[in-house]
Amino acid sequence: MTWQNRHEGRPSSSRGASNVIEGPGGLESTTSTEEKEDSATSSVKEEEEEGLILPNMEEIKELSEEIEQILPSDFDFEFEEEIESQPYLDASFKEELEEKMKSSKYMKMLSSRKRLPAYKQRQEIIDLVNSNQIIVLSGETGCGKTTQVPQFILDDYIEKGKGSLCNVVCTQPRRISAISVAERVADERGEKQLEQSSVGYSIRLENRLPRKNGSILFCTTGIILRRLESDQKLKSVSHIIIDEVHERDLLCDFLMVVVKDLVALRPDLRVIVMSATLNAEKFSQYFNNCPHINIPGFTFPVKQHFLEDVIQLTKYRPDPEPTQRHKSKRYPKWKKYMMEEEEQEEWNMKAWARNLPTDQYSPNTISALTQIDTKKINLDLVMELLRHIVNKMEDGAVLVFVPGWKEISDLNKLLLEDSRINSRDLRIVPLHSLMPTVNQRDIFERPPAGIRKIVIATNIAETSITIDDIVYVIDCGFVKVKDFNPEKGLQTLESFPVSRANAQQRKGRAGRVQAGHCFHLFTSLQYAEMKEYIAPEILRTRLEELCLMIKILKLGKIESFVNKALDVPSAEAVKAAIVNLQNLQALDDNEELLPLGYHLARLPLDPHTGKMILFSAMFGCLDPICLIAACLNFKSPFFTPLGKEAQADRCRKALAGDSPSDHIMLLKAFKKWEIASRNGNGRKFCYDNFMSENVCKMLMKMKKQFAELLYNIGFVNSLDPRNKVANIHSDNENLITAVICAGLYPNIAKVHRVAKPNRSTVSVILQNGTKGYLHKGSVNANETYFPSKWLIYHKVMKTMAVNVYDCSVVSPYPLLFFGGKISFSLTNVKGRDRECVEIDGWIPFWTERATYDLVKDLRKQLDKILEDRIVSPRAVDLTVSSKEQVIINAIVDLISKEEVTHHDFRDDDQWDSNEVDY
DNA sequence: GAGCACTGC
Repeated sequence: MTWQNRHEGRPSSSRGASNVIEGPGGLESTTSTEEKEDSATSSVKEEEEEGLILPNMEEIKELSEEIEQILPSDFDFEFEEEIESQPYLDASFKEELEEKMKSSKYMKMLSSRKRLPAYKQRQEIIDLVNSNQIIVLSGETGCGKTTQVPQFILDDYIEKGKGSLCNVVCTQPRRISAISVAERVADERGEKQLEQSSVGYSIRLENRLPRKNGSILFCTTGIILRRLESDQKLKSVSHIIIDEVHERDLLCDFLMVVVKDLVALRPDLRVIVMSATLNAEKFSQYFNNCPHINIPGFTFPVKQHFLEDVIQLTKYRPDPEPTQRHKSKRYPKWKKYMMEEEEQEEWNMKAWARNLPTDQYSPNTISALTQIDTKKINLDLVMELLRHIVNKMEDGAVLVFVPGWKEISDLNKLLLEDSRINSRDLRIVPLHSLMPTVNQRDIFERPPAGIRKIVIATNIAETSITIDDIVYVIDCGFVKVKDFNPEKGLQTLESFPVSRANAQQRKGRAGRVQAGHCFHLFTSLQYAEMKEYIAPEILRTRLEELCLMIKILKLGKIESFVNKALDVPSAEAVKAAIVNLQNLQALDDNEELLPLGYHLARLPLDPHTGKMILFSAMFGCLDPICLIAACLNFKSPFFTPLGKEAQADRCRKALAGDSPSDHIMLLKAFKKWEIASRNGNGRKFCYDNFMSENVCKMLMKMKKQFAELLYNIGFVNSLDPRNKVANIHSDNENLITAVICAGLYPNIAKVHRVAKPNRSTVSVILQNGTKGYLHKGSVNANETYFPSKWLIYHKVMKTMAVNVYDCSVVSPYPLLFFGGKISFSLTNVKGRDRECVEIDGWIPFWTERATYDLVKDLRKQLDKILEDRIVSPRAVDLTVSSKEQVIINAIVDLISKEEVTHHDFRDDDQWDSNEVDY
């Protein structure tokens, strides 16, 4: 894929205000690992495009086969095998290494490696590893710890003539880093060829494995945890390096508990825990005060400027009446602490400002500091600073860290409209995981002379995306943090002040290739007093999947395992997860795995979407449900270019047609993409419809993986997600929605108030009574008609308000057959008793007693059949009639033929009573 | 009352 054909047929408007946002969908470049796919999917075959909902097997078989070739077909790396000394290999590895020393290329590489700080402590590190089972090794980015330490260990073994005994596994938190580090190390070792290489990587759905003995494997943390299922002692591993532990992600914290216990069972296993310098002692203490070695950093010097310096530099004066257009709210968190504590803090700040040395800070600066509100993000000040950098400071790209979409959008507007900056001289790059720019190459390109690149980014630029030519970093001082409230069962996403770790990491982004500057928009006083770290993920997230992992790896009681973690989650959070799993029939009262739980624990999905795909196999709609599951768990293929939000929404609405469902909309869009791909227009289709082709391809691979896993469990007869028997109902929208309901229940929202044309969005009530809204990105967000007021959803999150992110309208039968407990009652409505079936006591349907009895009887039989099939999985041929199948077919029939009357819900009164008849 | 970031045989 070259630069030119990324622009096929589309003129690039690199003149004028060169904001990179262009065209309907923006452009997307492919990463190196994806490149081969582009040629694979561009086969051309004449085929009529139908407005069908779901994939026609014949039509896309070809594409499927092509994708299949790309997939890793097998895992021939046998973790189960214990390492055995192989003298022949020992000798050959040693010879190979000695041979390399004669190569000028290798020696040149070696001499640059020797300049890394890590290399200077090579012997010390080797000795420490050899004489201790666990060590902590800390060092900043650029010191070479990740690339060098695994090689030190392996080469030391090889030199000592025991190379075959050394298999180093180094875990990485991100897929990208596993690949890029492996490639870098292979390069350093002069092993470009992939066969029998001493270096490899393994990430989900993609691996290049190294040779079996004498190797270094870089893998994601999730991969090693999965491998533990079949090899509890990691028998084939001699050294495990857990990298980036300071990031404290969930899987990494989990792995540390496992490894801490494992060392007792594997006295020969060596563990190296690698972290940033800050707080490294905490890890050493955790591993019983194990030795700790620190490697000093190696990046270019970055001058740190705090708020007082920025004000002095820019002569910024806080506007007593900030302009309305970008006046941002004080973040909700601060509202809670608006009392004495905060007043005290502000007073401290004023006292501190008045005591600043007057030879460095002018009276105006000091006065500004006493007026400025440091509890909210200040884009006025960011603009003042940008003007200063753009107009007065030397060339070099600028990276601005802001918390989220809104600030990226606001700052982008301010920059384009500013009278004191010539926007023609700027290349503004908004960077957010949901914007198309994350896949564009432009972000890494150096702009032409005289053009200043300004990247406005979220935390994505803190670790995931590294832009080398950044010289100036502006750290706005806030970051979005996900949290979880176990009492309300609600996930939240709010802005918080950054931690010192964030600040340091952001600063480091300015010194990658040359000396730089970092401007923090908080005072040095705040810096000195700020929290070292944001709370680790394990304290801020739902724990269902963690619990299932504990059980499948047979790590004992959930609570006692969790109590061994570096930071222990609250008892409420653990309890909430266990109760949820018990309600799902995944765990029994003793917290042991039930048959369903056993299947769910083996699927790389959250328990609800896992249940969904199990049901899809039993109800003959495997392919579409696997796609929806992949999308809900991984990411949506849709992105939104900055400034084209409404256009992207309309586009998805058009793709949905008359289906009141985000999930069905996805199927329709995907189907169209597959047809376009076959005609060689996949890329254009994605571009026109605000989709990411890379994500589509990834979803396709995941879908295939799910089918393979279901095949392994025994639920389907074929490895192909599209096999006919498992897709007999795959064009049945009603049934697909019912299976979604079976998986995602009890995530039901009730439509409370429909949208007013062109004004509001739909408001909903959740089961616990919480009021929320449909997220603007949902195809139902602006709906004025609903055929049923019940919506099934996967994700709800509280930001400024409670938002439901995806949903499908669900009719009564799926709720009755796949929902919670059903009961019959007489309800008094306006003085009249009415017969009513209720699901879990909150979803009522008016009906006669006889209907209730019939449904109840069918439901009982269905539950028995499903339970039996979960206990003894087998591929079901829905075309073959059996007594069981008659029941299932009857229910499928009822669901398929159900038509719900369209109710006009514009009459608000209707919502307050339960007058909706079915 | 519109979207921090990751991840899994």
